[in-house]
Amino acid sequence: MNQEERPRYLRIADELAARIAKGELREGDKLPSIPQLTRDYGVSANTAQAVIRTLVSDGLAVAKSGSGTYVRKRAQVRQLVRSWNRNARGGSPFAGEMATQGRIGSWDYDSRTAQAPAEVRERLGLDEPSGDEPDVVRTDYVFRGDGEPVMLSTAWEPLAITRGTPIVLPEDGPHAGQGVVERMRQIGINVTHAAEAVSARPATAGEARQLDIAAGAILLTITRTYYADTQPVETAHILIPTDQYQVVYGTSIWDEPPPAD
Amino acid sequence: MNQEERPRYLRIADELAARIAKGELREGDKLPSIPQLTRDYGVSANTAQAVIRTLVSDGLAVAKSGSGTYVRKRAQVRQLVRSWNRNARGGSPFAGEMATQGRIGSWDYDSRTAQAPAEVRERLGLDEPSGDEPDVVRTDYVFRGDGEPVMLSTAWEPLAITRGTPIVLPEDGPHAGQGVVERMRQIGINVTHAAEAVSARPATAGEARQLDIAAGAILLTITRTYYADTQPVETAHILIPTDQYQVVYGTSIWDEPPPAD
DNA sequence: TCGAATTTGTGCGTATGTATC
DNA sequence: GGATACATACGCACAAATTCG
Repeated sequence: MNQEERPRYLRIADELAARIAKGELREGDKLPSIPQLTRDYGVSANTAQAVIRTLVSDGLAVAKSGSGTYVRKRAQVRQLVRSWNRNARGGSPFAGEMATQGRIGSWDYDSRTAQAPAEVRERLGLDEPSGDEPDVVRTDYVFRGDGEPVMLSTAWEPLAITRGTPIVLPEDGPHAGQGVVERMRQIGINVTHAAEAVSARPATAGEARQLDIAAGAILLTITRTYYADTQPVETAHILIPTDQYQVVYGTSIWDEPPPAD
Repeated sequence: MNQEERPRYLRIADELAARIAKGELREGDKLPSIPQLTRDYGVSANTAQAVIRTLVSDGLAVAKSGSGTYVRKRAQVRQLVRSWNRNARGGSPFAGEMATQGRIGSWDYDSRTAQAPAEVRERLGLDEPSGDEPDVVRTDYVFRGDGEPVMLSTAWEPLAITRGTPIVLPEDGPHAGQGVVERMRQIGINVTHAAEAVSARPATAGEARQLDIAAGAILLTITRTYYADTQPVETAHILIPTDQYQVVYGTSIWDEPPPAD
C-alpha cells in the first residue's frame, strides 16, 4: 500500500520541517492548519493532527489553541552562573543571579514532609524508611525571571537534621529564601562542599507546561548535593531549559591542591 | 464534562508514571496493554494509545510492537568529573579520569592550522582575520574508554601564543597529551582560571556516527575556555552523550576537594 | 457586547498493517 | 498459523480558545 516506508504523518512533518530549515517558513510564521493539511495532502483531520503533534514535540513549532500553529521562535540564550562564591551571606542566590542580568527574580514554592524516594534516599544517606514515617522536607520550586519561568527545582532536606529547628521549612521563618548554605549555618551546620551532576533529557509534558516551553524541548538536569564534611545535608533536582539558558561553571586553577598522588 | 481539568489520557499516564516512580512497576516490567487500558479505565483504544505515546515520548517506557510496552531500562550512567584539582602535573586529564573508572583512556586527534570561526574568534579575543592567514591551531579529538568512543572535542589555540614554541601542536612533542594547563606552563603561561558553559542538543548524524549512538540522541555540549588572567589561551567544544555519561562539577565552599565518590 | 468562524485539543468508534510470541 | 499488541489511519463529534466582524 505505502510506496514509502515512512508513515504518512511523518513524511508530511518532514516536508514542513524541511521548509522551516530552508527558511521558506520563518520564525513566527503560521503553519498550515489542520483543515488546510487535510485538503493539501488528502489526509484525515486525525492524521493532520499527528503532523502538528510531531512538529510541536520536536520543538519546531508551537501550537496555539484557537489560533494556529506557528514556527517556533528561538529565545535568546542567557547564562546562569553556578558559582559557590556567589552564595554569600544575605539574600537569595537566585535573586542575585537574576539581578546581574537586570531581571527580577521571584519564585513559587510548596513545602511538605514526605518519605524520600529511593534515589534521594541514597544521595542523602538515609536509612530504610520505617512505615509511612516522613523523613524529609520536600520543596518544589518554580523560579521566575521577570515573571517568566526559568527553572524548576525540587529539594529534599532530611528531617533528622532540621526537625525542631527554625529552618525546617526552607521558605518560612527569618532565614527564608537565603539559600541552603546560609540557612544551615543558622543551626550550626557548616556546609563545606557541593557536587553537581549535570545531564540532559527531553522535558515531560508536565514540565513543559510549567516552564512554558515546547513539550520535548531539552532540559539540563542538575543533581546537586550539599555536604557538611562527609554528611549530605541537602539534595535537589534542578531543571533548566537549554533553549533559554546555558549553565556556566567557573573556577580558579591556582586553588588546586598539591600534585596528585 | 470533565470533572478534572487535566485530560483523561494525561491523568492515566500520570497514574502509571506514579506507579513507576513508586517502584510498583520496575524496569523491564510490562505495562498494561491498550486493550487492557480500555477495560481498566473505560476509555477508547485511541485514548489508551495516547497514554502509551505520552509515556514513551516522556522516556518512561519503550513500546515493542507486537509484544507490549515496558518500563524503560536506564543504561548505567558513568560519571565524568570535571574538576580542576585533577588537572595536576603529569599525565593526561582524560586518561586519569578513565583510570579512576578502571578503564583505559585513549584518543585520536587531528591538528591543523586554520582560521578561527567567528564564534571562536570572539571567545579568544582575536582581531579581525587578515586574508586567509591562519590564526589558530585547531585540533579535533575522539576520546575513548576501553576503545569505545565517549567524548568528542574540538580545541582552538591562538597561534599568536604558541607560534614557534615546542607546544604549538597539542599532541606532539615532549608535552603531548598533558593538558592545556601543563603545556602552557612550559612556555611560561600560567593558566589561572577556566569557564565552562554547559548546554545540550540532539546529535547530528555525523556526531552520532562518531560516537556510535542513535541519531538524535542528546549530547551535553560544553564550551570551555582557559584564561591566563584576562587573556584567553584556549577554547574548546566538548560533546558528551547523556545516555552514557553524566558530568560532575564539584567544588568546596572552603576550597576543599570534592567528596570522594 | 455579542456571536460567528476558525483552529487546536480531546475523545469516541472502526479498520488495517505489521511485529512478536 | 493464530493470538496478541502496537502503529497508523480513516470517520465523526464536541469542547475550549482565539479572532474578527
